[in-house]
Amino acid sequence: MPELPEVETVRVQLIDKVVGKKIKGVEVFHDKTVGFDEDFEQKLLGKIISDIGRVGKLLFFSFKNESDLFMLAHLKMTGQFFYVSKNEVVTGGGHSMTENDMREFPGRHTRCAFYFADGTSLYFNDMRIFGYLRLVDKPGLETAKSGYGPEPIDPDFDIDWFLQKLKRRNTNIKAVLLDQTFVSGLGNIYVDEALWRAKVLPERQASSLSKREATALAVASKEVMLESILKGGTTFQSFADTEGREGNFRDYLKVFGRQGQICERCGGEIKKIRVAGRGTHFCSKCQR
DNA sequence: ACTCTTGTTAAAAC
DNA sequence: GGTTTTAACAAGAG
Repeated sequence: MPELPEVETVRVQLIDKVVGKKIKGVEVFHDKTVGFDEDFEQKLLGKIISDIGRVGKLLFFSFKNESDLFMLAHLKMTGQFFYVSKNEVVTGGGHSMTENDMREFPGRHTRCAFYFADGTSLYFNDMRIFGYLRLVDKPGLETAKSGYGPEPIDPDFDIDWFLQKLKRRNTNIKAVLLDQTFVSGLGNIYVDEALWRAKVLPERQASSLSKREATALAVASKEVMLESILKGGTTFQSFADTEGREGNFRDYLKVFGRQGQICERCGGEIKKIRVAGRGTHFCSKCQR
């Protein structure tokens, strides 16, 4: 389940692997993935990838000498980009891949393939078909980007603004942190982790947080995501990087998936409940 | 057969 | 208009 750290991991790897490459062929295996754009392949033929940006969990590809064409890419829950270098025998290694996927690309869940002029290729796999690839013009890119709030990892993230906004939100803090139009990048895993670090219960009303708690939460959100990026993200059920490897931050999770275990900070029991419609993990003793 | 998993969004309620 | 809640989406794991 890719959140900001996982998407950033993919972005950095993709930049290293496909920027500067010319698209020689495109194959769409599932129309919904490309928004039923019948010209998807044709629009990309001959284009050279010049950069890959990110806002929140959304990636956007730019192309050389094309100021009005961009490809948005959202992994949603099970989207994965796999890069295959030429002549490489793909045996795969990610535990999330089915045996079919491990044997060859394209595999059962491959929704789109990009073939480059140098013989390498990039596959977009997405088991549940929630993810998408979309071609947009410059205004379309701006519209997409405008829907995202600031990222806690941004050096310019304004904690005072964060404090003031929280006071006006009339729902639980978990739902607020999951709202990408408010702050972007956090998903179910990192929200639970940030709340644990800040010692705040997920069901607390956002407006009830003290200045100290809200500040701790902003700092915790930033730190947990930055630390995860350094570990290549978290693999819980399905995340894999561009080579099919898992992320290594899973070992550093303090509450997510640890229901029934003991909190390493206070010895309390980690519980799992449902908040904001999501499985929610927290320490029943040291989070308040 | 049934429940659970989650990022985003549409729709409806307020 | 902004906020909030809920369901829907899809497919697999258990």
